[in-house]
Amino acid sequence: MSRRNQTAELKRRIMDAALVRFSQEGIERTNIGDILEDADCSVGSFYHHFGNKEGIVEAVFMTGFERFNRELLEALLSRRTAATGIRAIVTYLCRFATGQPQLAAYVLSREIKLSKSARQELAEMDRALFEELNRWFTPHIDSGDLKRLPPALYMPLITGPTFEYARMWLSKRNRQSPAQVSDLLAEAAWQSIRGEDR
Amino acid sequence: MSRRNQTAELKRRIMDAALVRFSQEGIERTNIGDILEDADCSVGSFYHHFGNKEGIVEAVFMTGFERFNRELLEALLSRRTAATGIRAIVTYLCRFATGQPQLAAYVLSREIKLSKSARQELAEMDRALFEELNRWFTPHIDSGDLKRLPPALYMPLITGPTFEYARMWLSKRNRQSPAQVSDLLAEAAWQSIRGEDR
DNA sequence: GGTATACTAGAAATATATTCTAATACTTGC
DNA sequence: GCAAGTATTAGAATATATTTCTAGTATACC
Repeated sequence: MSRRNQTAELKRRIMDAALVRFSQEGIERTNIGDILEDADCSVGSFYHHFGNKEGIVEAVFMTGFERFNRELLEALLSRRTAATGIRAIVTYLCRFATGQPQLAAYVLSREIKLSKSARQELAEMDRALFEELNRWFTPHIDSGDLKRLPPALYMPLITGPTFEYARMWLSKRNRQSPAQVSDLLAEAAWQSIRGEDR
Repeated sequence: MSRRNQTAELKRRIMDAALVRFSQEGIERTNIGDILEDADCSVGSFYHHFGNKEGIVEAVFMTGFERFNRELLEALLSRRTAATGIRAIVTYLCRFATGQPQLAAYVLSREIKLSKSARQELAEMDRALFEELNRWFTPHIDSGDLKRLPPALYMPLITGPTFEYARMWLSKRNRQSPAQVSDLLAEAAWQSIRGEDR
């Protein structure tokens, strides 16, 4: 294997190991030593690639968040009607939370404090996502299929209940998985932002 | 001042200082030394009262969570109709998030891993809250004012969007405070779980 | 083929969390 | 109101975790 590939694989091993530890034991309780052992990696390599503990916390978060945003947009953009679009978002969220519980537990957590540069990157990702979402939403709002609301309200209304339910499920506070109640969540999200009946 | 009061005050000082640090810099970046300095407290006292870092993290969380649950129930239980009850919950959430942003940022954060005993205590608080909520909800479900759903779904549907919006606001990702959009959030929550029109 | 560069390795240094011993001052029982 | 017990405070000493540093190795690039 080429050096380039070996290095890429090591970085991936480290990030995988870190995600497992972070989601299972929490960031605080995870120490670098654990990650090094799981990923079979030396101190030097680790610090060479990630700089410090915050670096790996951040890298894992940003990678997961980016994937999440991308997949969410993919799920939405192919839908043509307001109702199918909203439902598609919720269905994707349920699939994500149920299928990648560890990544979900980590990405859905908001307790991660990011460095300035990561915050900037995140803000830029937010902005880009917001713009794409707006492009999709606008015609449906203009047509009256969706309520007209402050733009910042749409996503919380659509994703909030599912996130909250997923979080409960991830901490074993309820039994049915998000995927199992996905239709109910989708219907409720739709009812909360659909326009008044004409 | 009596010794008992002095001690109680010290514990409160420590918890206040810890909350400020945790919500501003994150748990990971906060070190015991910072808290000791802010609270003007010795190492010995700190460890005497809280055992270790996890202890203070947990104490702050549990105290905040308890208060949150209690106030939420207070807001709900005096309401008689389904619509006013649901709105009262959302309004309270907005007031809480806007008025105690630090506590909210901490209590709403999802990444806190608790010890076994705290998890048990939390489970018991959950159970008690769930029971009280059920008692309030049941007649409104039976009357058809509220949709009939799996019980675990009601609170995520009511609180999810507001939590999500509050998190965004707390991390400065949107401008208007939860209190400023509280009516819109309350209306949306109501629409998402109201029964079909008869 | 030789040189620069990225990467790896782990020992050493630094920072942080926790324990321990001793001193202090309430409180409680008599 | 005094003595013994107990909770609390204090900070030095210790243990643990993170990060830096120096040196060695392999590979890409010229």
